[in-house]
Amino acid sequence: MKFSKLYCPTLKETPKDALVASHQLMMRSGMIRKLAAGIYSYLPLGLKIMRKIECIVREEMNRSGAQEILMPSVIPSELWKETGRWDLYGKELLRLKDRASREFCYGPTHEEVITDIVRNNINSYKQLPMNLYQIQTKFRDEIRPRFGLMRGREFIMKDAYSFHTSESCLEDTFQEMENTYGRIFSRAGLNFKIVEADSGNIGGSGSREFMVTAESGEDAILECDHCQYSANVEVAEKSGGTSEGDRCGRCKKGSLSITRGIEVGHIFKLGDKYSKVMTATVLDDKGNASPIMMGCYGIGIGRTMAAAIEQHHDERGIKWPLSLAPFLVDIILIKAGNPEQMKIGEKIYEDLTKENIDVLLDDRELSPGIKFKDADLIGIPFQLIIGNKTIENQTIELKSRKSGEVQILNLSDIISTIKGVTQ
RNA sequence: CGGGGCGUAGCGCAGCCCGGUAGCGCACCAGUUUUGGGAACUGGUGGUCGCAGGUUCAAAUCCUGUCGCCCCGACCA
Repeated sequence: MKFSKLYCPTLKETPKDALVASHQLMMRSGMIRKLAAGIYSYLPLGLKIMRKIECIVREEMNRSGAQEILMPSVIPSELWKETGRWDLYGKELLRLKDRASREFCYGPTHEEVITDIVRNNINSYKQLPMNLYQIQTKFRDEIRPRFGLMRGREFIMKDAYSFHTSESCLEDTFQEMENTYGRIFSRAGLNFKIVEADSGNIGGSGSREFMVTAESGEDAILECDHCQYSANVEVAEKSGGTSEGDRCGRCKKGSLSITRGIEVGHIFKLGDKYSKVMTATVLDDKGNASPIMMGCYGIGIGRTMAAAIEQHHDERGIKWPLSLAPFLVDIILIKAGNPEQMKIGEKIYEDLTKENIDVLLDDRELSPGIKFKDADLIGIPFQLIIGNKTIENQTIELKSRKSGEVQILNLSDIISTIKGVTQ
């Protein structure tokens, strides 16, 4: 990609309504734009990173044996009335009417729809277990959307639902999902903690949240310095007033500390909560009908992107991990109008592209400062700088965004060096 | 929903108290000179001052209403 062709409206100044780093930097780097409170458009750069996260999620979900599907986002009210959630869910549920005044909602979550699919198309215990997931736009009419993609009303989520004939089978998949989530967030370059959590109004048990540690996180995590206990403060409070410095209620020995975190994933067991009321049953090997056991596993894709920025940025901009970076290398031409520089830049650009390395060529005829600032802001892991010294000495400068380290390389060594550092 | 704040050019803001030709910086367009960390000069484009009503000879400015956005709280896979 050539920068001159990339639609990437960067901002020199921080929009006044953006308070946290991820929101500010997504706006400034031209990744997203706001349409309404909690509702954003994704511009090319933002979408590209979103797709990278989705790709990691897909690979790991598929590897775990789950299968991808896509359900409708608009759901008839009947299904929600069947489980009682049409009345229980409250104002957070965006309700709509079609031309014939039939009631629908824009799905904030899909237990009803998936359970309906499964009850109509699964009869025997032999067809289970099964794990189905989708990556889809959700809408929750949050009381207070805030911090950009961190808590939006419209957002992209991966939601998975598993189906089993026994508790122990559900437990196996639950464990598998915990491992899968660990792989996903590790690949995305995130530091995270797994904590005990509340399953909220979705219902269920065995609830665990994946928390990316960040000062700006909306959740507080309690951790014991002695045993393995760690939990969202919300649950800890329900199980008997706990706060920082208190004795751990689990092991009775350690003391508790508080960290802040961003909830990027949540897994929990639904049991037969939905299958029972919606009569989703299968016949067991003795011919008896029993409700299907279910598990439910969510990942906020956009929130993961925001969390990655919260963990990887400095005063100049984003420092993407290699796995999420929109481009791995930015070739900066100090003077794009100079044909010699352009020629060298284009050659390296072509060579890197042949090696399947995603590279950006900043061919804009702007002063160098702007290009350096944009490269730092957008967070491309490596900058290759072509200037007069390149012409004079046949050397090129390679700068790491993360460490700031600068290497002077011979032109002939560029490709192999880049291949090495971007592995 | 309670409390607080803000809507003036694409972005950041001043002007409002005390009514009288709508401004500044950046961005954008043209030209010239520039090019290793957001260049310089010259010339230019762009705003029914969120919207509606009221007061007034006259409203960005005063009054009423309304919509939107942000923050704190309650809330929340």
